[in-house]
Amino acid sequence: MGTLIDNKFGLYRQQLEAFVVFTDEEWQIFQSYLRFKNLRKKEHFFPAGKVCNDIGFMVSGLVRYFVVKDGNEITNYFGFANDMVSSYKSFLTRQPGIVTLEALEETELITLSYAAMQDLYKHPKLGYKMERFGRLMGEYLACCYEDRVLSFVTQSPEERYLQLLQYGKNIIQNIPQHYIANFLGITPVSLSRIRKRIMEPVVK
Amino acid sequence: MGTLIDNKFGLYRQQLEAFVVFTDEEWQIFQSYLRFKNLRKKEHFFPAGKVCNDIGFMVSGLVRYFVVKDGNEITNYFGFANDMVSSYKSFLTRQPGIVTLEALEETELITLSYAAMQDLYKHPKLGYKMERFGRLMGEYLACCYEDRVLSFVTQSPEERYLQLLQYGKNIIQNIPQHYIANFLGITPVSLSRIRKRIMEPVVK
DNA sequence: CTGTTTTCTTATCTTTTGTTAACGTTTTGT
DNA sequence: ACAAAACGTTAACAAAAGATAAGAAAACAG
Repeated sequence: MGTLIDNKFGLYRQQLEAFVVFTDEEWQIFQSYLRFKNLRKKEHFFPAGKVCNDIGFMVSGLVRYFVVKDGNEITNYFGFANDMVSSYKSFLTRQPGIVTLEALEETELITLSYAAMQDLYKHPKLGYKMERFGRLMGEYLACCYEDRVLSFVTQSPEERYLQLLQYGKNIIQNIPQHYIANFLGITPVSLSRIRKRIMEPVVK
Repeated sequence: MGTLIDNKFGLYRQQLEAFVVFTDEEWQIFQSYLRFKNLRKKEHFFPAGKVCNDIGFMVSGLVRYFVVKDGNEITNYFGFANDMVSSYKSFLTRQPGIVTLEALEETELITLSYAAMQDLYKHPKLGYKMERFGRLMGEYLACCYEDRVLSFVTQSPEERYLQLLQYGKNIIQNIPQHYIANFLGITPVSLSRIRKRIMEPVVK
């Protein structure tokens, strides 16, 4: 029984080792800080206005990030299986966040708290490796954002949509169009027009 | 004489300790990897198409980031004194970058090479702290980018410009408007119109 | 100092996007 | 199964932005 409990995160070890590979001993320590969390559809992983205390590693499901402006929800990002999800800036700065994370489907994730991270950074055996883990995570995110900023500066909404189709054709199948419109920085009506424009490419 | 040479980066120690504070011994090791670099106006710190091998810590001056699209330079970011500047994704991934960094004024920076970073990460005495240094740098950048992406998704060009005025009124004084227009994701002509709109706020 | 380049603005026209509302369809909750 | 809510498209109009060109002012180089 003890073995089973000790291994309850074992199935996801490889996923969590995306940035850093642990020895068995290190893994035992690391996984003792992990927790499971399940989100029902429409359930919020993390609400705006509070300090984000956990990062999540998505095992399955689909998450959207949104901010509220003038009473409207504006979707600015998505999380898929294997992604790290959190209101990262709030998590790091310990300031209330403005982003809400909401499950669009039944979602399963493994969570790691801020306090746990700090413990791990200071851990005599694991600290060095955890710092690296955190570094690679931050670097990875910065790279993703760098691309995303460039897409806004160098591409038209239509180009951004076409690129999204190329990259994530299957991925975005399950996501409502108006969320994707927000993600592209345009209105749902505008996206609908772009789609029409693309579908009938020629004809005089 | 030896003392002078050993201390040539001493004046900037505090700036470089923005993320992590070093002991004197650690600082001696760290600074041995640093180099000075001076850029004349219009000189490129790092050209697109090559792998970025250095990050720079700006002591003074002004740098713009740009990418070339359809033969036009599109400015997507700026670096100011005390900023870390680099084609970060290229630096990290060791792939050719698409961003060029160009000095807009006489610029002085302290550089740290990729090879040096890797050495430092592995350094028996400094590795732990350097990993933290790299982590905090990546995290900081990710936070900056998070804000920037949100500004594109939630704000109109006019709102973005107004916010830029609030934050960096003095900072952007020296930057040509058409670079700022690019930065905001619009054309120079459009920015000129926005400025006009803002200047004459009322009058029927 | 002088001629050239760069920068910013303005005007005109075209294209795109935002806004609002309507409509049919699909999904959802009960 | 049924009513309600959510979703995607379309239309009509207004607002904003892109493209291009022209001109004035400022910065720059020799």
